[in-house]
Amino acid sequence: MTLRDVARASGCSVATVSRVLAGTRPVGAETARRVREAAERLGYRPNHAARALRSRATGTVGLVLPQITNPFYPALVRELTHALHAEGRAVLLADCDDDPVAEAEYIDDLLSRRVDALLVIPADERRSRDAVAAAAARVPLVLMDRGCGPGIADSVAVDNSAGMALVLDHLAATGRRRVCFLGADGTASAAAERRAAYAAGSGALDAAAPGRIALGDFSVEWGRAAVDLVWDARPDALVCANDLIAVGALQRLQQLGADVPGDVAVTGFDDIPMAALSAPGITTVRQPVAELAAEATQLLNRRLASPGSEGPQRAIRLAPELVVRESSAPGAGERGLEGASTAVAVS
Amino acid sequence: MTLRDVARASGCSVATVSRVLAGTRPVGAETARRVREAAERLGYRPNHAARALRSRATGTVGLVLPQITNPFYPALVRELTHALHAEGRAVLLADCDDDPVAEAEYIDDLLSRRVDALLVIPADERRSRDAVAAAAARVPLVLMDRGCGPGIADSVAVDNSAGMALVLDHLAATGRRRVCFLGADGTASAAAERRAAYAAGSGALDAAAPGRIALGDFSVEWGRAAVDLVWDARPDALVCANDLIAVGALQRLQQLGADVPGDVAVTGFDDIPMAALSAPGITTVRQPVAELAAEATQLLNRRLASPGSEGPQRAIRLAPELVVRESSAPGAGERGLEGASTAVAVS
DNA sequence: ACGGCCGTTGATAACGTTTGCCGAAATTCA
DNA sequence: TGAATTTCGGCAAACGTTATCAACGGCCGT
Repeated sequence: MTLRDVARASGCSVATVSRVLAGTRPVGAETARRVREAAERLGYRPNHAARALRSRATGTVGLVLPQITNPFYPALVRELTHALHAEGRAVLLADCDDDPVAEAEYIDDLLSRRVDALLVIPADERRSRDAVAAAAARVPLVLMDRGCGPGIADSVAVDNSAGMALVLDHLAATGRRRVCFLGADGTASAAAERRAAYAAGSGALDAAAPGRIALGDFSVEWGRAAVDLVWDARPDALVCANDLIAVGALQRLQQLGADVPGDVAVTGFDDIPMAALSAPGITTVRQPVAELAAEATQLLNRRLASPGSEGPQRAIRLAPELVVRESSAPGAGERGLEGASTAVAVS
Repeated sequence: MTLRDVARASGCSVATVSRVLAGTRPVGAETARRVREAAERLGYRPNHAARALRSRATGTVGLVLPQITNPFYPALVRELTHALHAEGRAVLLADCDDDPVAEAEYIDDLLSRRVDALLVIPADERRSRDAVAAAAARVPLVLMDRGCGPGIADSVAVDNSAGMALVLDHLAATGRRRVCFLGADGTASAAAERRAAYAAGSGALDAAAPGRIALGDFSVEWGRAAVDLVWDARPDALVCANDLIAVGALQRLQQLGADVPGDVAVTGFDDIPMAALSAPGITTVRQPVAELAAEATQLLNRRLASPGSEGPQRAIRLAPELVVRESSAPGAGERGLEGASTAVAVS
């Protein structure tokens, strides 16, 4: 089951067998045939551990994520693993449970397992920085989805500003005028960028819109709570910073008896599976998951190709796509001008 | 950065350094201290590749699943990775996209990467069997969630019969009498067992209930379609074989204008995140995910401890828990005895 | 006081590959 | 035809560990 056995069986040396199997150097046609035949017959399987030891490359990539149970990530993980497997690499998975300390430990463990490269979705913009920077100095590393401070490593993410602009344009085009933003605070890039893009773009609808915001976190619970905070402003559209917030908002609105989209439109971000399955379906911004994965692996390959970490860092932003569903369908006929929609007391 | 360096720095031999760092054999207190100090000072990180080559164990477990985007699996993956990492193992992830052929390839790749063991959720009851059986002959292997024919390997899964019994008892206790089953066909264990358990248990509510079933697959789309197939029977409860079917059924019922739970109760299975977030929340059977993961790793450890594959195969079934939500709340007052609930035409 | 035993350490041979180097044969060119 | 060049294959040295074996103390028992 080792190279020696194949060599013996095919009547040549281990070196030759290695060469024909790895295709690293040309070898005689007849010899190659004999070797391949013998390898096949003996069911030879190369030993990755030995190969890794000798050639100092494991063919393995570490994937570190904050929370696999965050409904946006499974699709991303799927695309990443497929893209990497297609190149013959295997994926070591680490879920750090939103804890930067655990994240640092996992990164350390992956490095000592000699991964060729790392894909990291940092758990925290600030507190992940040191560990990520240290890791980036040792192996090629690509940040995904969230940032981690400037100049740390290559990164791939959706263009949050463009996505938010798509939402605001859509709402403007369908006659919404009193817009509120249900977002997330903190320095995480997705939160900050979407927040900023709303602030920048919503003024076009209504000069007061940039001020009508409520900030919490990226959760359903916050979505529910946030509705109550902005309901006094009698909005005709709630722009949510992600789909979970939108789901929560929708639930609270239904509790309040508000008609969606008749009285108020709701939009999300990410296009998690639940956005399509909620009733009504949630208008949202779809991240180009497959393309994000492809860009990330391509970035890794570029770094892996050139031994030293040559070339400037790249920050790739991919344009998202607006997915219009029922939650933002234009209201039938006149849209409420000034609180014409049914006022409902907060319970 | 290698054992040699640490040996030189601490003034002893590589053998001694290896021993103190691996703790494999007792070593003098003073020497141990010096070695540890030197290792710390030099920032020594053991080379897993070399270790794997020499000791023929990689400290790595392969996790093969059919579809990471299936909303039930992220939570399971999370618990499994945490349990394994806690034991110092790393997890190689493979998503085979519900394709038994790809599954076989991934298993092969993981084996040639010398994983110490495999955790497999088989993609197909029949077509996964050969690859899984072959793998089980080479390394310890635990099947999870779904079966793969008898006598293949150790397995861990929820007790589907017990779960279905919980649902039926609950519906009986809350006065439901005309029950229908929206299930999945095929030989997959979850589908078959839940089907069988419904058939066995529903007779207690109504002699005709075991006959009122509609079989499709485990999808939201099927849930929507299935409602129309059973609606003529004027059910007061729809028992769904998993939560996705329940979500679909709920959507269709709302389209039809049926009141849930007033006219008809809906129950699911698995307790995926969406079950809690749907409106109304779906009564469902929660799988003990953390315990499933713990049992699986324990099974692996048992096999890894004894070199040969000693001991009989174990098939562990864990009892699930009923989670009652709004979708099955008892109706206010009298429950319809004989189609007294509002009849709604199928659109 | 001497032989044997235990506890501790060092040399050294693997583990299965890849790869640099070298020789032999085959081929080309003058 | 002789020399230069290529092609092909083998030898052997790594890669960084762990495991085996022997050696060297010191300690105890008689």
